Amino acid sequence: MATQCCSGAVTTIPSDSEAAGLFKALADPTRVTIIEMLAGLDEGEDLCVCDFEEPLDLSQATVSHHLRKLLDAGLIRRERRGTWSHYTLDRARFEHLRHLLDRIDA
Amino acid sequence: MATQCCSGAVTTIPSDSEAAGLFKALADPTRVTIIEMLAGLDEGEDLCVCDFEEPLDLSQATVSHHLRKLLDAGLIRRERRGTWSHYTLDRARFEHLRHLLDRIDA
DNA sequence: GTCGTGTATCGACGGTCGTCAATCTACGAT
DNA sequence: ATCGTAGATTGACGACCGTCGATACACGAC
Repeated sequence: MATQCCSGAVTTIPSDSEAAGLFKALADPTRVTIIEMLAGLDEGEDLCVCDFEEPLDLSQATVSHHLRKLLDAGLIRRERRGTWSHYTLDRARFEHLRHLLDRIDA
Repeated sequence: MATQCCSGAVTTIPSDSEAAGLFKALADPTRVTIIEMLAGLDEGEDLCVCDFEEPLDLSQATVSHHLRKLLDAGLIRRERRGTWSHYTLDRARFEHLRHLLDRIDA
């Protein structure tokens, strides 16, 4: 059979793990919902952990776990105020994500 | 202590699994690289499975596995021609993803 | 200091993922 | 029909993920 297919000119390509890391942080329905809840807030507003528990129908431990994933990805920010942790969206990070998407798909 | 934090007015919120599904398909460095390789092609060009094996340094089975994930998410398209499967990017799907991102982050 | 409360972390559980060798399938060539 | 090859699928493995209860931490009230 003809050996027409593979060009063979391409060498090993470094895998893009920055974009994949951001996508991974969003690759869960619960976390997308968390982001949507934060995005729906007005300027200056925020939500603490207990605000998520009932709407998401998840335990406090699980909510905290998801918030940490989003925090590690830089998609949300935390401000500790007294006993409470207040979370807000990092819109600049989403802008960055949009630019990554534009770069991936030319 | 004050019970100032949780508003308590919010009820259960349906989780957005469509966006999460798309993000999940992109939540792997190998698959991001595959997308980038396909995005770098000129109009009318395509790549078959064997084109990915060497650059990604992965077995044929693994490459096929990743391509299937992207195919199921609708991010790439497959055209069978003889023995070969030729893959191309589905740019409309990426446009849809961009709109989803715009909706999530308001 | 002690007590109570909001949050973070730990340990465990079942489920899914990425990977490969091996196998199966589909097609062209002979 | 038989053979060779490109690609898809299967089965297995270790690693990671989402979830929870239990525990640890940090801070305010007292």
